[in-house]
Amino acid sequence: MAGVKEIARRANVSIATVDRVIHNRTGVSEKTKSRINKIIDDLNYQPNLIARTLASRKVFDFAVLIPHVSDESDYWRAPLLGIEKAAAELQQFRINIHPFLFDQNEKESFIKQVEMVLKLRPDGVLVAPYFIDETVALANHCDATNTPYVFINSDIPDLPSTCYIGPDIYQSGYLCGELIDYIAPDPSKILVVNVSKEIKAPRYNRLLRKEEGLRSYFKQAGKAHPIVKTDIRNTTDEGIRKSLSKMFKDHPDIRSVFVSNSRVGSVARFLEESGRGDIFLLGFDFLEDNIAYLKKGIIDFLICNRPLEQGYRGIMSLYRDVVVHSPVDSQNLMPIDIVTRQNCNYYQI
Amino acid sequence: MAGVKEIARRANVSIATVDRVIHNRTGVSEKTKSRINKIIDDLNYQPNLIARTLASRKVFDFAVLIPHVSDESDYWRAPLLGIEKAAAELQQFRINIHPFLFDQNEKESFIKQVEMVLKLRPDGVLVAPYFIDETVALANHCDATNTPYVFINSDIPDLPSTCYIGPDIYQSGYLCGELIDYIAPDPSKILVVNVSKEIKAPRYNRLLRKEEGLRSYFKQAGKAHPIVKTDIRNTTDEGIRKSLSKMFKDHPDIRSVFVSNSRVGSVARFLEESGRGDIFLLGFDFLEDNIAYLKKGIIDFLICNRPLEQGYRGIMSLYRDVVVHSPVDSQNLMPIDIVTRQNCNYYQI
DNA sequence: GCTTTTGTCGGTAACGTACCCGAAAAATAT
DNA sequence: ATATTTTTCGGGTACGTTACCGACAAAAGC
Repeated sequence: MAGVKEIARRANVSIATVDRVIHNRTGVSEKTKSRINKIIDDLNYQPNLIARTLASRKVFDFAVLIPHVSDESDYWRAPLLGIEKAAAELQQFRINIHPFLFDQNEKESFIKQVEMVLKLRPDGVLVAPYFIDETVALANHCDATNTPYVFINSDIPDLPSTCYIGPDIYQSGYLCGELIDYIAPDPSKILVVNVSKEIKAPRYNRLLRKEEGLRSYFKQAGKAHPIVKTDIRNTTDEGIRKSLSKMFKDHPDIRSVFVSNSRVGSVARFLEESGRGDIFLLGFDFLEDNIAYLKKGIIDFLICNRPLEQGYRGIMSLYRDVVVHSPVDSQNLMPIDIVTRQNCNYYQI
Repeated sequence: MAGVKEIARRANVSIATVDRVIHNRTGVSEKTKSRINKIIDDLNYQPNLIARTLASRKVFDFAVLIPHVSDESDYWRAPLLGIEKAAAELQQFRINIHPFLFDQNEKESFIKQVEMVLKLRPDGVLVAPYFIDETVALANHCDATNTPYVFINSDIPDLPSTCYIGPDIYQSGYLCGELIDYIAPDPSKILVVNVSKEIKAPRYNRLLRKEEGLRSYFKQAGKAHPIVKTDIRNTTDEGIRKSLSKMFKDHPDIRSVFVSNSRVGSVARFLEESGRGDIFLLGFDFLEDNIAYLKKGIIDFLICNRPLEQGYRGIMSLYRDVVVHSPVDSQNLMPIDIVTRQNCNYYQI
């Protein structure tokens, strides 16, 4: 493995000059620069990352902008663990991870955290884009300062982000359509349940994207399952109970229930309490509450996307882009795992 | 972050002396050694891996002892990819991976490769223990020379290996029992199919361990499914066809077929050709042949264990043990993924 | 008494890269 | 012509660790 020393010897210049063209800094004539570049190409020079990290006094700061972990957003426990795992591995490489946690129901808290992020002037940003307009503003700031940013869990495709880490949301809805069709064939009635304080911006809303995917399956397969839906903005168990009671009163022939996010546990609680345990129920995320109902047989399927792995890969993508300068795939689509009562004991988040 | 320099300053010795006690080499009096060790503890000193790798001229050689990839052992393509992925990442750390590929049906070829491995005098060994006695011999050699070794894909529990990377084989058979019971309830007849040239050594044989797991499910659940079985030692498609024809003639009431390894594709071929596509069929491994029949609906479930990930983790475990000296879990059980027609497009090996 | 061995320790050159500082050379101004 | 600026480059030190070489004493052998 040839290094700068060998390049300098061949080019008949000093190491410092080689170093200058490698980092394309000023102070090298065009002539010698091209001469050195040719030698670099010829030797297929790969800088020694070990030596580089040791010599470089640069410290890298990565900002992480995700919801804080609460009862309602228990999902984010796993990505945070993955982020911490990556942080531990990269600590030796002078990488500091700064988490900025916001309330996924409070736009203001997101805006506030964004301000803190910008004040930090990080070398990379990992962000869960819950609030589209505000995330776009952040992204524009990053683009202006040439700071790479990675989206996790859901995407904003038109932005020139470094990459997206997460599931193909549309496809995961589509998969749920297939599963329902598999278990409860034509023409049983399906209830779609969206539980979220804020349900709008159809283009980028995770929940609505999944619903789209679900519906598109039945359209493409030419199936005539009737689909009814309810958007529940009062996200307490009481609010869910109330809303679902009404739905089942209006539609007693519902055979399957699709919950577009991790709140499927609360829906399961309602179904159990109202003696509807035999209804086919599926939803998202490997959370304690959900697993309990999965084991009881109230929930039939959980769709999961390895959230810990997402957090880990998110940080690693930033690292590869910022530090290693190796190309990263702009899409890092996670597998869509089907977790059932049978295999849930062996699932790894 | 304090380093050797700081330790030396506090102990009032040179860094050379500190280095000697860190690597517990000779040449340090007990008194100063304990003094330095105390300071090391107090400071919670963590050696800088970057600097260590740069300064150390040591090159590490890891031997990988797995079956070569063939039509019959297509499974091993993925672990090899994972191993190569790890090799690429660790190349910067002066780690060389040496694959030694053997024929899983030829004990002699395994013995020959073991000899080559021993000649290399590697710093670590990753081995798929297909031949138990011969693997034990290798392990004894390793123990004698203090060379760590990792088992991949299947385990030999009594040996003091560094760790095992792979599924809980017994549990994956148990899971299959649950799945069969779920789809084809009591008391439908089940056929167990073992396809392998060598079927013995019940204690460590993957196939028989899975069969045990399957049977134990029905025993524990108190189900009365009749189970018949066939061991197919002529592993050609023709041999499989012949054996299964006989089984189905003797037992026309078979409702489910469990194939204990990746040869489920060949079984599917037989079922399709003999017009038995409606029989519930499940087996192992995400291989092209199998996926094709999964999509056709001949195979109902494939059980997979992220073989690429296994190879990757195997090498990484060796690295952590040998180079980083960080503790590694003695068991690294992979998740037991259920792959169906619905989610197979999104599976990542 | 001497030499030789053994036990302790310090000094220091690497490892491959980053980057500061100052010098030489070239270009421009006076 | 000289003085001044600008461009171009090399020397050298640092990063934190490894590991070799040798210094110096005390202990052992003659």
